[in-house]
Amino acid sequence: MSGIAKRRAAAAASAENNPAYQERLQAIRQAAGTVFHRRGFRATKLSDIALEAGVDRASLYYYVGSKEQLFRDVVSEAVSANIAATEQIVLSDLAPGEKIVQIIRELMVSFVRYYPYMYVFVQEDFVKLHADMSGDGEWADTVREWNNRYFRLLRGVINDGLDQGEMHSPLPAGIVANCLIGMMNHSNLWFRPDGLLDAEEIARGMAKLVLDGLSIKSE
Amino acid sequence: MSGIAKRRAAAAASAENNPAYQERLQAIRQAAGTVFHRRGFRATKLSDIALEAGVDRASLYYYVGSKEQLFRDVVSEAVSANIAATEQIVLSDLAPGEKIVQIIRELMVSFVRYYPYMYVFVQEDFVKLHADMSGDGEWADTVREWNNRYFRLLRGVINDGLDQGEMHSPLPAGIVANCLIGMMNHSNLWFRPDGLLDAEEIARGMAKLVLDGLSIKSE
DNA sequence: GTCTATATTTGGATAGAC
DNA sequence: GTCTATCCAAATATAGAC
Repeated sequence: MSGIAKRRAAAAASAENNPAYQERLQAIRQAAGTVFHRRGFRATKLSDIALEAGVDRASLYYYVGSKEQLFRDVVSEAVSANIAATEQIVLSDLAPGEKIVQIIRELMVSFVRYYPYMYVFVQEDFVKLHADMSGDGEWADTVREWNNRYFRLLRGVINDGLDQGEMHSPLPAGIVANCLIGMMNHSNLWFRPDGLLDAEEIARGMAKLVLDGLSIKSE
Repeated sequence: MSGIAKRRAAAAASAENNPAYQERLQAIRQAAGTVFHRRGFRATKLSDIALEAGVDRASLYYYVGSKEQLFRDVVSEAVSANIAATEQIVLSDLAPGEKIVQIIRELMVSFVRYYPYMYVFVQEDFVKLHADMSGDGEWADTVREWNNRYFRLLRGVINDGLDQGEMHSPLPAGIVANCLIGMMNHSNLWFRPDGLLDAEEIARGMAKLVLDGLSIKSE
C-alpha cells in the first residue's frame, strides 16, 4: 500500500469524529457528480473534479482512492434505493397500469432527490464502459445485476398487464420495457430540477403517454 | 503536411481508378462502424479498428487522417439521409399522427439500412463529447444543426397534432419529442437487424405505443 | 492535509525503411 | 502500400516535502 493510500485509509477509519473531513468528502462527491453528469465518466478528468471542488488535484487522493471508486460512491446509494422502491411497487397489489404510473414517478422523483447521481449512473452504458471499469469484477457484476433487476421488474409488470388483458401491444413486454427505460433515462439530457415542470408532473405526463397515447380517441 | 499525410492525400486524389483502394477503405469503415458501435467513440482505440479490419494500426493512416475523421465519414451519409427523409414526411399532407408513424418507421428502417452507422451517431452525446471533438468547430456546428433540425421536426409535428385537436398530452410538445427520441435511440442497446422482429414491425409497435398507449380502452 | 514534482500508462499520430 | 520503431500529449496515481 502506497503512502498516500495509508493516510487515506487512516483518515477514513477515524472519519466519524471528524466533521471537517466529512464536509470535504461531501464537497468532493458533489463536485464529482456535477462533472460526471456534464462530461460522462470516461471524459471526466480528475482535474475537472478538483477544479469544481476547489481543491488541488493531488489532494483528491487523500479522500478518494480512484476515479472509479469515486463514481461508485456517488451512485450506489441512489441506484440501490430506487431499485428497492421499485421492488416494493411491483410487490404491491396495484393493477399493472397503476404500477407503471408509480414506477415512472419513483424514477423521475429519484432523479431529483439524488440529483445528479442517478443521472450519472443511467447515462452510462456499462457494456461499453466494461474496459474502463475492469479493475473490479465484483463491481461489474453489481451493475449488471442492477440493470437486470430493473429491466425484469418493468418487463414483469408489463407482462402481467398483457396477460391479464388490461394492456395490449404488438411488441413483446421486453421491448416495451426497453422503450420506457430509453424514454426515462434520456431525460438526463433535458430535465433539470429547476425547470418549468417538476418531476411529478413530468412523470404523470410520461405515464399518460405510455398508457393512453397521444391520439384522442373518437368515442 | 507530414509524409504519410501527403501519400494519403495522393491516394485519395486518384482513388476513383483504384478498386483495391476503395475496397480497403470500405473494409476499414465497416470495421470502424462495428467497433464504434460496440465501444462508443471515446473508448474506441484505433488498434481495435485495425484488428477488426485485419490491417496494421499504422496502415490505417494511409486511408484515414484521424479517428475523428473516420467517425465523420461513417455517420455523415446515413444521418443526413435520414433527416432529409424526415423532412419530406413533415412536408407531406399526412395527418400529424400518420407523420409520427412514418417518422418512427423511417428512423428504425434507417438503423438497419445503414447499420450500424446511424447507431454510431445516435448513441453519442455530443454535448459531452465536445472536448474530444474540438478539432473542428465546423463539425460541431454540423452535429448541433442535425440534432436541432431533427428535434424541431418532431416537435413541430407533435405541436400540430396538439393544436389541431388530433392529439392531447399534459406535456409540452418538446418534452414529448424528447421522449420519442430517447425511446428510439435507446434501441441501439437492444435492437439487432437479425432479431426476431424486423424494423418495420418494431416501428409499428412503437408508433402504436405512442399514439394509442398500452391500456385497453373500455368502450 | 496540501501541494510540487514526477513516475507510469495509454493511445493518437508520424518517420522512414522496405 | 505496409510495417517497425518511435514521438508526443494526455491523464491517472504516487512520492515526498512542507
